[in-house]
Amino acid sequence: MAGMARERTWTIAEVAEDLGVTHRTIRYYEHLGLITPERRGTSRVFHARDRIRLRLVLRGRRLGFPLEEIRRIVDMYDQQPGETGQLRYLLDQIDDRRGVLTERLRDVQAALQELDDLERRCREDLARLSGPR
Amino acid sequence: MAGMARERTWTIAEVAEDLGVTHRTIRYYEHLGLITPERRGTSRVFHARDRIRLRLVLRGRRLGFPLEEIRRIVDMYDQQPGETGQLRYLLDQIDDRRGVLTERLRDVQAALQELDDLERRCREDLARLSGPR
DNA sequence: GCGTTGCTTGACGTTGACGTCAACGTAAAG
DNA sequence: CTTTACGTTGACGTCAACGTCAAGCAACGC
Repeated sequence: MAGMARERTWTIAEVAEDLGVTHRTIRYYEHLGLITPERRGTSRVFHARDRIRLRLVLRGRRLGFPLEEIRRIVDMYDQQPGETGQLRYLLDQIDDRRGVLTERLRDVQAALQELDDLERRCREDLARLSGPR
Repeated sequence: MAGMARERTWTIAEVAEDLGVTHRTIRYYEHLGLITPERRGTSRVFHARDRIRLRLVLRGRRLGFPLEEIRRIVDMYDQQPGETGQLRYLLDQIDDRRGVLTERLRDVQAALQELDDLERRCREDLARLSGPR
């Protein structure tokens, strides 16, 4: 049991392909400190951890958050336990984020609701047009 | 009953104040065709309709959609019934939008779930630190 | 050895979404 | 009539988030 099974790693091209982004995007994210892939010689070596962080980043991006803000958020996720003050601060941050996300949730729900209304009206119009032959 | 009650209107400054944006933003949105306020002489006159559209735009913006895409969406909302082909096309568009929004909904829910998990772990750590005096 | 393939680092270009002047019109207030 | 407040149109600036070269190293097949 001594010596763990060699963990699988990925090249930048594989990660880019997998997540549907370009290598330029990945390099830019590393530049901003969103990910910190291992270096083996001059090349980047991606671990599962990097892929997880990237997925978090891309989700944040889909929701329209700026990358700098996303960095602060993903950083929250892999902090060490720390001391009491740190933890209280983190709990405050969590509350802030939850506030914003809850607002976004309402935005999406409202938008979906309006789509439903529009579709209903749309179908009524269609029925009126094709119904009475 | 002949002669409707004069509908209330707004200046650009009032609208900007109300919606929490600058007049520059509003002018830019008009430039992109997101709104088409009435002109009285040289000045813009905003009606309730314009404010409603602006609110739709800002919601789309909060969700991170590009303004050009938002324009196509808000345009869906105030089309005249039209003929069958038009309506079918509109129904297609609605389905597309619903697909994207449903994905966003899942994104937000996943993010909120992870915040909850993080908070729980955080509170456990706090208890371990302050619990056994 | 030599070309191909894949990775690397700059460095400059681009696009979207505005910010920020400058220069001017206009209508009410003093 | 002049000031003040609010409006207007350009035009240029800026910042984020990449795109797009250019030029070079490094390993592998032949």
